[in-house]
Amino acid sequence: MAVKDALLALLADGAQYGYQLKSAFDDATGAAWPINVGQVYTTLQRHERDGLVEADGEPDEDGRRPYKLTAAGREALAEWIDTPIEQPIASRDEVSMKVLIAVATGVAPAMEVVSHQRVAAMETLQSFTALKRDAHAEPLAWQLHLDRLVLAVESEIRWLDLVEQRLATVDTESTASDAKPNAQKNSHGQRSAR
Amino acid sequence: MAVKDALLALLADGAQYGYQLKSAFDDATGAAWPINVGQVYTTLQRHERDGLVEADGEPDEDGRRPYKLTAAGREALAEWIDTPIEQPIASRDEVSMKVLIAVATGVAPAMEVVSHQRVAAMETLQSFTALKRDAHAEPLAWQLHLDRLVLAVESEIRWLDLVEQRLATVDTESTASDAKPNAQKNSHGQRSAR
DNA sequence: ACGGACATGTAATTCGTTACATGATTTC
DNA sequence: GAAATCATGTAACGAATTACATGTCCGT
Repeated sequence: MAVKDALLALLADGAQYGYQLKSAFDDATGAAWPINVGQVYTTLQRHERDGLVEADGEPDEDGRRPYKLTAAGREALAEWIDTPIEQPIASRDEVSMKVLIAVATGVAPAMEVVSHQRVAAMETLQSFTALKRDAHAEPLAWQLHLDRLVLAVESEIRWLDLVEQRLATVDTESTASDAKPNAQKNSHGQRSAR
Repeated sequence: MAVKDALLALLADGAQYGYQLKSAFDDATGAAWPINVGQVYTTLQRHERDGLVEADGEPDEDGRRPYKLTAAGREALAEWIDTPIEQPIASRDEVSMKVLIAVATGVAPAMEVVSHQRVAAMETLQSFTALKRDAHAEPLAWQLHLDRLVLAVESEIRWLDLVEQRLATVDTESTASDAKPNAQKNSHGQRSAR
């Protein structure tokens, strides 16, 4: 739900046919997100199907098939540009999901899952930082992308720290009253079979 | 690529049939990620196809169809648990993509896109913070989920700030030497037709 | 008698992604 | 003449999502 719109923008910006759109995309994003050319063509077809884009008939003498935006396409592009992207409250994050599942079930000690993930995230952070250090000659887009990655991983680490704290407090609280922190909540299933 | 594994974990933890897995998932995650029951069944089918899960024959007298993990399923689960989730360097972020496309093309003033997005992110942050404030009675999973969302939005805002800075410096630098900061790079297409 | 929770599924769509197949032109 | 780049596409898959269809059981 994004490459789609990027292609509209690149079309509006002067690119015309599939292969060209692919390299325009690489240039614009500093090749941050490798994209398969095939995807460009399928996306273009879908856009054509949806009336956002049109190619007049057959490929030209050079074997190229130039597309252009339709009015609807320009409208869709304008809407993408104007409408900020919102973080949905139900936003799916794999790390959160894994941690929450670990906390809720008995399949593994939640604390271990968290600390494993934390170690991995720290390593990732270091590798990204190293890349940033040597990226002064790289295109701006690539540098910005690296900045985004660093900030994202940092926020993941912060969250993992926070989870560790919360888990620690929950544990110490419950050892004073309840003895089974990680056991099944018994809130699902086991409802009077028959 | 996550609900999939979560279901394996819930199966290992005692849940057995589709509907039960659905509510176990809701409980475990504090209903942070609403999931359609249909998805549980289709996922279960795929798992069965892949030999990770098996149901003996037909539904029981109560119309239920209890599944259990196979050896391969337990292995897949163990691998999911042990292997930390890595942030791929090519990780696709819609906000980054939109901003980078705006910077690279002439479809819209990049600064405006950034500040629009920033306003939206600030609003989202406020709404999430408000939810957190009133969430003391909510399940731990839900609170942790909110924490994750807040940290994620904060890191988005930090990145947008950074982009604004970078864009400002690039602009002032280029006004001293080059006059066209936002124009097409001419690195794609226009390669000697014929 | 009705609604809601319990329980199972199918069909269809979307977007992203990969692997494959084909051929012309350019460059070394 | 071989390899890289340019250029087009198809087939198929994965995962998430939505909408729909069906039926039981329980409580009020």
